[in-house]
Amino acid sequence: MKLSNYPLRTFKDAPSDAELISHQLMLRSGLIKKLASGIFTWMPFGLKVLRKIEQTVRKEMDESGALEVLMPTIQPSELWQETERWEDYGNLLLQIHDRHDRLFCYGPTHEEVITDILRKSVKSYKQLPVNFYQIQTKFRDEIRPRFGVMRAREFLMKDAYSFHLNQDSLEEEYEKMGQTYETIFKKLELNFRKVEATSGEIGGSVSHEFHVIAESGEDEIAFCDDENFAANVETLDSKNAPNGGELTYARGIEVGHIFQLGDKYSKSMKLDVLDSSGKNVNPYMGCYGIGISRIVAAAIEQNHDEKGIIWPKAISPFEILIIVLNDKNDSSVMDHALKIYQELKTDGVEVLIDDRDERAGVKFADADLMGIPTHVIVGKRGIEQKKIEITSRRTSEKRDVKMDEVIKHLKD
RNA sequence: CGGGGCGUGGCGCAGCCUGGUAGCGCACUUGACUGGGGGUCAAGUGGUCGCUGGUUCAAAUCCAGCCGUCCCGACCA
Repeated sequence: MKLSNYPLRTFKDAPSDAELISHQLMLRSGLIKKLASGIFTWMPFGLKVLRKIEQTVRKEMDESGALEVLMPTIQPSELWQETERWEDYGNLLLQIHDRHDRLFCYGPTHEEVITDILRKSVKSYKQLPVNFYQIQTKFRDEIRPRFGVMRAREFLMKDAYSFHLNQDSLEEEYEKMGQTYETIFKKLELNFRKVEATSGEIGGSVSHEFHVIAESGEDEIAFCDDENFAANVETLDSKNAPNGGELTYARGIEVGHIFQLGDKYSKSMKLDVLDSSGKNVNPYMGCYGIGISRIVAAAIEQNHDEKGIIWPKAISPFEILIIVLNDKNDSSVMDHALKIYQELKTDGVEVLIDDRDERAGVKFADADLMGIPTHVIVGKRGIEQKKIEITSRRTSEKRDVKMDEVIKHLKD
């Protein structure tokens, strides 16, 4: 992509209503635009990041054997009456009336819908276990939205729901999902911890959260790496780890949560299947969430400096940024830059070229703000010496390489 | 929902107390010079001062109500 074709620009000043550094940087670099409190548009570069996270999650979920579906965002209130969650959720539900005055809500989660699907289509134990997931926009009318996409009302979430004949099968899938989450957050290059947690409104008994470690996190977690123990402090009633080990405390951003729900939903919604002895049983259920859009903010909280964002390679909107400098009076500079750009594109590299008519300072400042991992600097000065500079956004490490060896170096 | 801010060109702010021509920085447009870390000079574009009502000869400014938005607390990926 050519920056000269991109009409948006960056900002030196963040809007005064942005408090968190990730929120400020997302607005300054034009990743998102606020429409209303807790409701954001994902602009082109922000959307690229979102899609990368989504793809990573999708790939690992598919790998785990889960099946992707897409459920409706709008849900009839009657389903929620069955589980008595219409009252429990209360004002968190964004309520909608259709033209016939039938009451709906914009889905904040989908236990009821998926359970309804199962009771209409699954009758035999032979159809279990099964795990359905979706990546979808949710709406929760939060009491207080804050910190940009970190706690938005409208947000993108991966939610998965598994159904099992018995507790053993549920526990097996729960473990598998835990492993899948570990893989996902490692691939996203996040510093995270899996912790014991409470279950909240969703219900059920066992649950674990996945927290990205960050000063700005809304939760406090405690862990003891020696004992391989970690928990949300909400769940702790002791100052020590189970075997007496010393706890380390940190703040965390909850980006994933897995639950064993048991038969709460299958019972209240009368989902039953025949087991091998011909007896009706209520399946056991698990649910597994990942806050896709929240991860964008969490990743920035963990990867930035005073100049801007420093994207992990796995989620950067582009792999390489070519910065063209001082090309006004020497068309060979742009020619060389475009040649590199084309070759990279042909090789399937996601490359952005700053071919705008801007001064060096502006381009460097924007490059640092946008945080693409690798910068390739093509300028008059280098071209005259048949050299091109490659720098790392994260380490600032610079190396001059011969002009005709650039592609080779970039592929290493 | 309780407590506290804030609403003035796209962004950051001043002006309000003490009513009388709407201002600054950034950004944007044009030109010249410049050209490897947000450059200089010159000339410009852009604002029903959140909304409604009230007071007044006159309201961004005073009063009332409403709306929006942010922060602190109770809830959540």
